[in-house]
Amino acid sequence: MTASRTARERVRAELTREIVDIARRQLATDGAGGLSLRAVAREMGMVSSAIYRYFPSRDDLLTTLIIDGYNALGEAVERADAATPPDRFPARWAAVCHAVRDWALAHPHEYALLYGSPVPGYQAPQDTIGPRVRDLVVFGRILSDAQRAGALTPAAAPAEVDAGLAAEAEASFADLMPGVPPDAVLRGLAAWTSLYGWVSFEVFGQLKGTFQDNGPGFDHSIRVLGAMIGLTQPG
Amino acid sequence: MTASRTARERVRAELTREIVDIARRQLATDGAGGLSLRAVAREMGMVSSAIYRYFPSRDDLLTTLIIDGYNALGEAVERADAATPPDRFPARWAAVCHAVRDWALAHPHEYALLYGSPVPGYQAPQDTIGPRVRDLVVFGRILSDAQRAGALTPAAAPAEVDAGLAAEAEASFADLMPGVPPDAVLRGLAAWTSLYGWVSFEVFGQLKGTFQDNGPGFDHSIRVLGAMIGLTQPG
DNA sequence: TGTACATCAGTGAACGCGCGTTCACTGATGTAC
DNA sequence: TGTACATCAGTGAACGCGCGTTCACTGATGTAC
Repeated sequence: MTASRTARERVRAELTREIVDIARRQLATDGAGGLSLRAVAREMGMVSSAIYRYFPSRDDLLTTLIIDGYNALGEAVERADAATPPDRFPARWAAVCHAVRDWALAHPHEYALLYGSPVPGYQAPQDTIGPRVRDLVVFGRILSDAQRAGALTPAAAPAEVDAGLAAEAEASFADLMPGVPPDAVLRGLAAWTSLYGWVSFEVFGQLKGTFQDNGPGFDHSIRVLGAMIGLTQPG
Repeated sequence: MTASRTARERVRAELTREIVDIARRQLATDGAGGLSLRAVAREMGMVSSAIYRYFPSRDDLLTTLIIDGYNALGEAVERADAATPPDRFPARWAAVCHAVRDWALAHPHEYALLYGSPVPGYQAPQDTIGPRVRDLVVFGRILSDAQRAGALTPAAAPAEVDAGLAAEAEASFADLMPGVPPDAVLRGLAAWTSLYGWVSFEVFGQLKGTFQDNGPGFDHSIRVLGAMIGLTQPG
């Protein structure tokens, strides 16, 4: 019977999700290195070996957490961009930045798992690559769209780009932001690292004691960076 | 006898240093969370409890590693700045950036300890604050010097700064970069986070598969950022 | 210079705890005829 | 609809390992008179 087969499968799916949820909550208290299958099993009310019916090893559970994390962040970024009028390029950039920051502040331990110190002894498998770049794909689309609309014009004189570097930048980002000139690609990359640098500083406590509220400083920072990239409002 | 007293003290100092060295090497294989007093003792050829003659707890050893790390990075940055003619502001900024990146790439696990995910359960004591900002102090001095020399002029029109934010920025950074206007302070902060964002991406593997050699992209990035801050070459 | 005492480094055993993973097993759920 | 068989989830014990920290102790080094 298909119905009963799905019944068992549904329970399985539910328990799998529950395991992942508990593991995610464990990140908060013990960090990625301290993620423990035994502790998860304890909280599930199961014997520790039972977890192995769902995940073949600790690292597989970690991989699931990482993929879920990238997907959650990626979705947040995609939603933020989709909610902004497509021809308002500086606003789209700002929306993406805020989505990243908001998600990171709401999920600091997952953020640490994705963008903090690598977990010792853990090697991320291939499956993480797709989800990993969802946010960057959105950013690339913004630059591409702006370029097509003639709204990507750096205010400052473009720095001359070394020929080899330009070729490499073009090749690496051709699919991510087609049509965007190398100088803009590299400016974009600088802005992108600034975004994650800020968020990491904030989440990891490096900014403590600087501002009472980091929000306005962040806002100003991304406005300046948007101008540096050359994103302008057409019309 | 003073001579013999210092003999015993010298041995003590030597062993203390050896413990720290071994602990630092352990960071590379097991990360900050996996730092183990027992493993250190084993490598020292000591019984595990003997370590407690030198460090009252695991966290104290960790604190020493952190302070040493900040000092090593800070010294590298200070040396790099000191080796550059004081009136060549863009070059000083570039020197600082390269010092940070070079140090981080040479000591990735210490860098992770300082700028990666916080160690779960560990709370950094007050003593870390001084060493923690040595690099930022150098950066602040560059901006201050440039401002005084009239070489801090953003190419792009300065973004208007919200009054409250300007006041907070001025207050927070008055001692770090005296005389620097709020807009420049905030631009500087954006560039600073970009620097650490880039280095973190590189050290933590986020940039893997982008460039064959990250160096030229980094160079270009910091040149663009230097222009964004407004650092110019006087004369 | 010699002796009595205090300081200090290092030992070894113990406490109480944690972990990932394997394996033979029971009993329930689902499938095919 | 009923029965025989296969699949699967969860058990409980075990292997072999790790950790931080405490404590009473021995023996060497340093100090004061």
